[in-house]
Amino acid sequence: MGQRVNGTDDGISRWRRVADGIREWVRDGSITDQLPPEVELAARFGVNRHTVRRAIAALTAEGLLRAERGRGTFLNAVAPRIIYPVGERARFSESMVQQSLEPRGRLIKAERVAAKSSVAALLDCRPGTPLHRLERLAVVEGMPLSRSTSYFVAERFPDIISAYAETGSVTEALRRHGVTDYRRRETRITATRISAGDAEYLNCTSDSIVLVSNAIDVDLEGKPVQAIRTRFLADRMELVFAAS
Amino acid sequence: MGQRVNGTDDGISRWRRVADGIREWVRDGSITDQLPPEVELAARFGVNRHTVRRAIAALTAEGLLRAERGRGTFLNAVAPRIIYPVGERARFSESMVQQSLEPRGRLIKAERVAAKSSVAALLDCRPGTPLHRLERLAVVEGMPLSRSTSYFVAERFPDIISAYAETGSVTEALRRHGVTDYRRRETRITATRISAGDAEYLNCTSDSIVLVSNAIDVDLEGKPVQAIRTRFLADRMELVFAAS
DNA sequence: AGTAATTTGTTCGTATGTATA
DNA sequence: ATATACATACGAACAAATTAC
Repeated sequence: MGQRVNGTDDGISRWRRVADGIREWVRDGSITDQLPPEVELAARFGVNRHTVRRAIAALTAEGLLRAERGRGTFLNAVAPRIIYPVGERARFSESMVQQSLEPRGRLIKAERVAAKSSVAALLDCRPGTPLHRLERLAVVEGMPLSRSTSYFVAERFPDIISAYAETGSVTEALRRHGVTDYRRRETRITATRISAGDAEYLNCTSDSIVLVSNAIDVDLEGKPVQAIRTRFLADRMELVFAAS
Repeated sequence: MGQRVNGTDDGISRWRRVADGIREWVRDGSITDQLPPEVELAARFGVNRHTVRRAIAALTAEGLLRAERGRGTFLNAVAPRIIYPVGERARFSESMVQQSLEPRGRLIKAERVAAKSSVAALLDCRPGTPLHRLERLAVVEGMPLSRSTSYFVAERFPDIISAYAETGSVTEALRRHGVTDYRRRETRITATRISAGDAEYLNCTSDSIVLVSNAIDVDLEGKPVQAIRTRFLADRMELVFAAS
């Protein structure tokens, strides 16, 4: 048998009213940590459990809630964002240390690949040039923060993989290949929903947002040494570009 | 009566398989514009219509699909991103014109407000200082691209509202107040889900992502003239920071 | 250690509302 | 006005993960 879509029919769907009700609870502090179970919410709002779930889905998409099967639905704590100053000298690890944070880099994968035209243009080499591709994960304070893919010309940096694996630092690995210093030539920023692969490594739900940074680092002569594409978890990161 | 969750029970839910199937159609070009109706999809995948809807909801959250009531479900066309070079001289309108794009600014609201401590710190003034707050909408090629909120010290820029309303340009409005030139001191970038208010003006669904830019513009003496918070639609915009 | 209870996740069924063609 | 197509809503059952006893 059917039923009215709205109780008081003001043109607003029931799941939206439930969502607004929950949002209100969060605002006024009635809920600080965990939501009541779905069945209880359904009873309290006088709607079906599916209607509650629709509301929770919307609030989850907003980033307000997080559901865990078998445990319950919780408020998403908002931690202050980590700041990454991206100037001419972009040094991720150094920046973290300056904020008294403990960074750790982890090498996920290293491969030898042929340069696609898009990457070749960035590294100022011909398409098909052998490159080293490094997949890295940055962990700060024990929490995954970003995943990055970087490319180096294999001929110029033959041992970049082992050098990075040993030192855990791109700066140090480059130094071993005679690059005493390098600087950021260009950083291009976009944002998008996280990919399935990144979500796995960054240990987050698939509705997370990432800040995508496509950058070129060059040596002192201005020759490209590294093309790097980094996906930062957007709710944990703030990129700062300041005039020098 | 109950039913198996999985046909071949490989631990993957049916709606995920439906979603993967649709994604596959998009990849191989079987679908270029519009999806078959939900009931037909349900029949084709051998699942309930709700299961199809769950899959479509996931693909919508990914930004791949867009459903329109009464019409159908469509592929979201991916337009190339508009590039905005944010250097020391960040001039939005000029950048658009250089890309042969036609920018239009629209003043949504202008108010006199008292400086909150966060804004006061940016503008280098005391909390409570009277400010002009301008809410603007940037439209490029007829499509809303960004919404921004900017603050000016009212005493120094008494006629900024009318000046902007007349000229449609912040640069020109500042010039009328004796600021012949200004430069970007700092730009802080984050990304988040769009707010309900912004979604309305930017004419997009509430699951859109925005690139948030918090910036300070200063005059030639280095004194702050404008604090500006801009929300760019992330799938239409790429911010470029290049070394000078 | 093991079982039961709790809680979220998935799936189907059915009916009706609302916008578009 | 009718048909089509997506949106909302309730009901029932089972699955899967976690927690409590």
